[in-house]
Amino acid sequence: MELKTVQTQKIYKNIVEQIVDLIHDGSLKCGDRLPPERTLAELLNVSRTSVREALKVMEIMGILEIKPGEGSVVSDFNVKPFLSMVWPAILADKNTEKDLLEFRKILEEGSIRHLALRGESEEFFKSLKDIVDNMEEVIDDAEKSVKLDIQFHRCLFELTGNNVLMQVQNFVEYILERTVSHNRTAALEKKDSGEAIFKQHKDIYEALVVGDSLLAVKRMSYHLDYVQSIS
Amino acid sequence: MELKTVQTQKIYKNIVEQIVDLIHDGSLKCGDRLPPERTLAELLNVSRTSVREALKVMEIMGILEIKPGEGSVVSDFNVKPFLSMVWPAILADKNTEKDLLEFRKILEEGSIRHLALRGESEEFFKSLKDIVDNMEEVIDDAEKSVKLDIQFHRCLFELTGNNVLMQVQNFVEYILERTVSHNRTAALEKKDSGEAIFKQHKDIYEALVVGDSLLAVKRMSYHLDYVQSIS
DNA sequence: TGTGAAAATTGGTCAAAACAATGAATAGTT
DNA sequence: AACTATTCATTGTTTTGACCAATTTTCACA
Repeated sequence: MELKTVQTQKIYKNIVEQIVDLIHDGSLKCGDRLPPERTLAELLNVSRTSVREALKVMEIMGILEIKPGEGSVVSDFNVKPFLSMVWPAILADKNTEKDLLEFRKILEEGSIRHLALRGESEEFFKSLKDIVDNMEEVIDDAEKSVKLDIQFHRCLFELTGNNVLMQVQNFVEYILERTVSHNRTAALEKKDSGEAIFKQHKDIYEALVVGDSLLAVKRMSYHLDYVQSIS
Repeated sequence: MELKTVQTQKIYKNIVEQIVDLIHDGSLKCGDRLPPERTLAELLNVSRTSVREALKVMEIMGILEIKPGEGSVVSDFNVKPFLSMVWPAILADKNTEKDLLEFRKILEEGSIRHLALRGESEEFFKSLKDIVDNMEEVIDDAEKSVKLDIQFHRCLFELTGNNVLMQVQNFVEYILERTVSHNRTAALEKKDSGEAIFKQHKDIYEALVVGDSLLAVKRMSYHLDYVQSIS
């Protein structure tokens, strides 16, 4: 005898599913306003409480923004609301910081490896080249350098065109910003690190442009280790 | 004049923070049961509604399990509850499947690269060797082979000892299971793929044991492409 | 026409009650 | 005594209705 367990779906989950489906098939687009809670409750023939639970969950999921007095608006999927509540919980031990740094390294190395392997044209990497060129100009301005540094890495992920990768990257950077106990700007100001870091980015870019994946990964790995060592 | 906006903290967020803090500092351990909603409401001097909102949010966050008639139990941090609701939303297009597969590839390649670079002893990889040995024995049993295949890759992530990596890996596998439109067992049954896949795992293991990171990554990459091609 | 007060709209919180699922205590049967 | 079915207490789920707070809209008045 083989029977599946009958699971009574909770109401709020049902509501979430319905609304997510509407977003999925395009009936609800980003920026659209949902009907007021009271109306939704009537339409769905459930209590306002259940509707509110569903909306709250979707808010945490990062696909809805709820504003008192205004209403609920569909927003771009964004993991930040979720993370902002969850990160104290997942960062219970100091060990996680080490893991996160290694994880980021894997992401960055993997991204650049896959990018290099694609053998794209020099034109394709123009946005990256612009950033590197700008870096050279502001080489002594720690603050601007840090901004370009961040841009460089973000640009890499964007060039992969992989949305999952970008979401996870955002996720990691978001947490690292709030946990890693160091100041990037301060690190860039001391020694001649500004010069060194500029050269590292330039090297990475050049290996990438010629499609040398091994070299690109090696240089990215070196760069990340260097940044970490001076922070 | 510099003033911060006075933001009236929503009650449920306050509750979540308090409980997360209790988990964080060890007052609440995994497996502990929270007081009933009615008691919590009384202790916090708020309504049950607010308490329920907080608990619901923590359930979605994956740090609490709520069971009717039983109570709320603190659980290990787990992204599945969140994902199970979010994945239809973030998997809006077919493109995401491609992205996920590439993302997994980056994770697997990165893990094995970092593992190989550590230069661990052969003893360290014993659990992996056992799996490979078992694979050889059941080479014609597609179902068992698939199970060992999964074990092999999971074992790799465990050997890294990186919890973040493992969480994300679980995350990816969880979604892929529910989306990628193919049957792994069926794929293993046709042709002589069983033999081929066994050899690929063996090759990966051997490159790993001798600490040849480049070769290990190359073989892993090849293996993942192969599996995908026959699926 | 412009301004400010009042009203309507909408989300946030509270309270009380009935419902449903679970587990423990209890009574009944063998 | 051991097993089974019932009953009851506990606890999460849902509903209803009310009131508060923030925001927007309406509209009367200057």
